Amino acid sequence: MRAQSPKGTRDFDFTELSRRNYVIDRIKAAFEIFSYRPLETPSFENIETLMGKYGDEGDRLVFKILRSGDFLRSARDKSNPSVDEIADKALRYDLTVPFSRYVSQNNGKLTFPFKRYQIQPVWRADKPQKGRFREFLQCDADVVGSKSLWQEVEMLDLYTYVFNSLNLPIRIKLNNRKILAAISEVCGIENRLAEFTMILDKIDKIGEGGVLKELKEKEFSKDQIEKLKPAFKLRSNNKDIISYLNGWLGNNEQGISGTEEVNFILNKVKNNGLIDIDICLARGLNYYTGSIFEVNVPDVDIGSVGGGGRYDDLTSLFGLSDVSGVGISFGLDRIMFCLQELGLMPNNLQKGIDVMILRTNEESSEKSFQIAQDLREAGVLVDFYPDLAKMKKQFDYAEKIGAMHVLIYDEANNKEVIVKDIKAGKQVAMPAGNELSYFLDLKK
RNA sequence: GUGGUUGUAGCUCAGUUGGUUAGAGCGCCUGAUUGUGGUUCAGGAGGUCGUGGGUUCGAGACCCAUCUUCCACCCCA
Repeated sequence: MRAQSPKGTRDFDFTELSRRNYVIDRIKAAFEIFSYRPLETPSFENIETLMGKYGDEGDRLVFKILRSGDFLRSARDKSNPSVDEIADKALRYDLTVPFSRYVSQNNGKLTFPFKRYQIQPVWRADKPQKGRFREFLQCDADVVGSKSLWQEVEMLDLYTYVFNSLNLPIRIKLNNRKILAAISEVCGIENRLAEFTMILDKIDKIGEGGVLKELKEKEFSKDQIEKLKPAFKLRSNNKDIISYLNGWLGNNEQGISGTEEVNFILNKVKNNGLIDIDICLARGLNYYTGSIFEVNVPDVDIGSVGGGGRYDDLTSLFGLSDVSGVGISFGLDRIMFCLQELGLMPNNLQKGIDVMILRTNEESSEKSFQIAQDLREAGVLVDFYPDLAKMKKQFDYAEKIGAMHVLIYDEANNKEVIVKDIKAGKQVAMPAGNELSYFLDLKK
């Protein structure tokens, strides 16, 4: 049998993990500073909890888990059973939907507004490619139970805080689903909102011409497309966009509301120089109802490193209505990719050990091991070479595992302890027993 | 899901139009030399050429299938 990890999954070795933890620690620290509390949910949910929440494409990408037992026996058509006949559970696709399931389920116990952060893997049955995996880590912060726009402001500040602490230069796109709804109303295509916004969202990739072409292909009428055209022009600075929207959408209720929200948020965030209003931003998840965000690293071509928005009605799908929420997500793998691409990943993240105890001869073994025990007792990071191997081999090993020092004790050599600094190549000798205070001094 | 791409020692790769025992560098192991490694020298191990079929007198090289890698589309973190 061939050793092979599943497609789109990865193993993380010591080096890789130290980098991941560096980033995770910073994200986590920011979440805590902004007063979010951790939550973990199961890696799989009942299939009906997830299906229908992410759009048709999303449903296809949900990893379904086979029912246990002889599930085919009760299938109507055994050669072509339906999904719900063979699968009743599914792997987590994101963290937002399980969270809203949790909120609905624990409604009585929670104090609102309820803030939580969650750092866990999610799974998508996608084809892997650059910056895309089938298992990857998401880091989410959400707050539910308040309609206050200050929450949006806080979320954007949180983005700024995290990426600032990682020294990663970003731009944040800001839009509002109400504006998109208003545009569709003004253009008379409100019944095709999702379809239209999805196409509009591609403008950065395929350009204005590409969007126009696709709109035609999808049989939007000439008149409708003509009315939509101002949307393409709104790629300028935030102030101009807002004033244009005010004129264009006129007295459309949603338009006014959406524009006001965007304006409010922009005026309150700590660093609005990072934020671009982008009325083409749509985001695929169809549960967003108000503000939507997306974070990109302009210098790296890898898609977005984060996204989020307000969802007014997600919990009502689980029987709890009138609980509005805002959430943002950080894509750890893509953030890592950007940091590495831009040379922003610190290269001294791996912690080695303080000392490796080398072996000289059988007579000295007991005392050598005792030295290891005593040092560990005092909190020194110690490794003890298990075999009486050649010095060369032991030294090589010590260097590879990142030991700062080696310690050699030889009963035959006046019961002396020799401590050698591996990098400097210098060594000091001392009477056995003095090594403890020597290392404690070093650690100060 | 659609289209393309990749797969040769632990790692990075060579292997001309199909033709004898498949190579290199690095790494690894052994020995020598450095008081106790990092240098140098000598030697050595290690490959079902992704897998399974097929074409051929003969295939790592050609064909088919399958898996894997990476990429584009779709969609997304």
